[in-house]
Amino acid sequence: MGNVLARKLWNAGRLDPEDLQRLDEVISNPFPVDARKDLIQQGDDPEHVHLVLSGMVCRYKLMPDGRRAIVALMLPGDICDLHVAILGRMDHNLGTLTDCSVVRIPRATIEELLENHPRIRRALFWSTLVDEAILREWLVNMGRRRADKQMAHLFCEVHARLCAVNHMQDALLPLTQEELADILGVSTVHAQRVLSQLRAQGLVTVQDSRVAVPDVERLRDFAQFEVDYLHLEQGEGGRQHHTK
Amino acid sequence: MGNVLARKLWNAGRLDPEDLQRLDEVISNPFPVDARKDLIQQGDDPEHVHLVLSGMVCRYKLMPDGRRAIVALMLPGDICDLHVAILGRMDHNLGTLTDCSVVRIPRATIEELLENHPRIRRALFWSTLVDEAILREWLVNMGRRRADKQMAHLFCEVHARLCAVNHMQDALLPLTQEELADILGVSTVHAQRVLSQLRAQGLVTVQDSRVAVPDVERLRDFAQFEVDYLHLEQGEGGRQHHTK
DNA sequence: CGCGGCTTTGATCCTTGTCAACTACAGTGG
DNA sequence: CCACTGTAGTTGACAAGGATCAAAGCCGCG
Repeated sequence: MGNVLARKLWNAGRLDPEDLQRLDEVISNPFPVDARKDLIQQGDDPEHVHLVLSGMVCRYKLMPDGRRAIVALMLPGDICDLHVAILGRMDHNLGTLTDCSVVRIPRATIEELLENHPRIRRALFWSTLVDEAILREWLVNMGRRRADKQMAHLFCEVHARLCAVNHMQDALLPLTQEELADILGVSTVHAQRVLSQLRAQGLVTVQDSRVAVPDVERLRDFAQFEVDYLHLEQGEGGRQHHTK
Repeated sequence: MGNVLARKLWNAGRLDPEDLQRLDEVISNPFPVDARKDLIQQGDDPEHVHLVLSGMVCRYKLMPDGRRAIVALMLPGDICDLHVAILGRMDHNLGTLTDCSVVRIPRATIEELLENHPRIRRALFWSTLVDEAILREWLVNMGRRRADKQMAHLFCEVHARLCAVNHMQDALLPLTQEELADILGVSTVHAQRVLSQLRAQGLVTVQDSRVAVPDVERLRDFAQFEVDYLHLEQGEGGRQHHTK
């Protein structure tokens, strides 16, 4: 249970002590990255994969007209770009949203893990499939929910995912409204309006660009949030247990 | 090169003859399924995985209000639900759009392939990552493109994917307008308007509910379609080669 | 003090949703 | 052969969510 990666992969199924030890070895030399820096860019064919230890990283594409579409958020314990180990070429960019602590894992190490450590391999496969499930939910969220529900849903997801890796103390969303808009696919102005509406309803609170959720259950009701898709078998995904 | 699965996985990298033979063994007892039938439903924890040999299958979620959100299309050669082999529980439904020919592969067989056949394992991982890339593109498509470009983009993608498995003779999209709307996340009425607009511009033609593309390049220009994300290394993804 | 970035608010326009009527066509039973 | 039904496609009118443009407020920082 020593590191975030192990804690995250824990959801995928049992890992043996030797697996955990191997994971500890892999996570060495973390280094800090400032907010709003690119880790890698579209077209790169880099030699390593990134693991987030702390902070928040996003996957984004740039549109021909210059707009930015954020298509995924990576939280502590998330591996950003297993792709490159298999697919080779990046078809999108990776950038930090906040100050982060990141570990670079050489491609060869990933290959070796996949080759020789069945349980870790399975766990990595699992995490890829969960990423896919999240993407599906985002797609539904974006396609058929109005912006207010959509935003609330996003907050619920980030909350649950942070809880699952024991980082609930992290600011829920340390984002500018522009970043929020780039995630939701709406204009900044509209993101602003929707956010202040949620605030007015008491569903979220904001302090220096940080969103906090006073009552998760209420927000979940509003957003019609179902944790299922995160596949957090063991953890409770942030449900407020033992309340009262 | 005997079967669609092999042809599809070919893109992932070399497979040895023994791999191909193993894949041939796996693809046995194909059976037909009528259009608009469910293969599996949300919550199921089924004992096998589905491979499409012909026809078109979709992955969809049902919203609380009864609307349907189609989040993926599976074409010949696509494995529909590798998830269940790893994640166990389905968080969505799988249904046919057209008459299909489908193969059921037992979960245990998948496990065995992943365990003992490194190249096949890698290829399956690859196909999962490509699915994810497609999902990201859909997300961008849905979030920031207007319905006309979005629809054109969808047509381009299906065209390219069909070409990649040598099924260009298939009707591009044998869909009702309701199904089209469920994919794009718009109302049927709007889907109708947009489709007839594309038709009026000569970008697509329609004959008994089948969409055809007279000039792929022109449609791609209109949709700002970039094949990259499909990761079709070897094939040309349907680019009209040798034209004049 | 002034500048630049982010937030907030207002006014207007456009894309898309909703409601509703109408057409076309295939299947069914008389 | 013809009414009767159901389903899918088509079209119009209107409403609403969200985009865009513009301006003003806030705040940290040199």
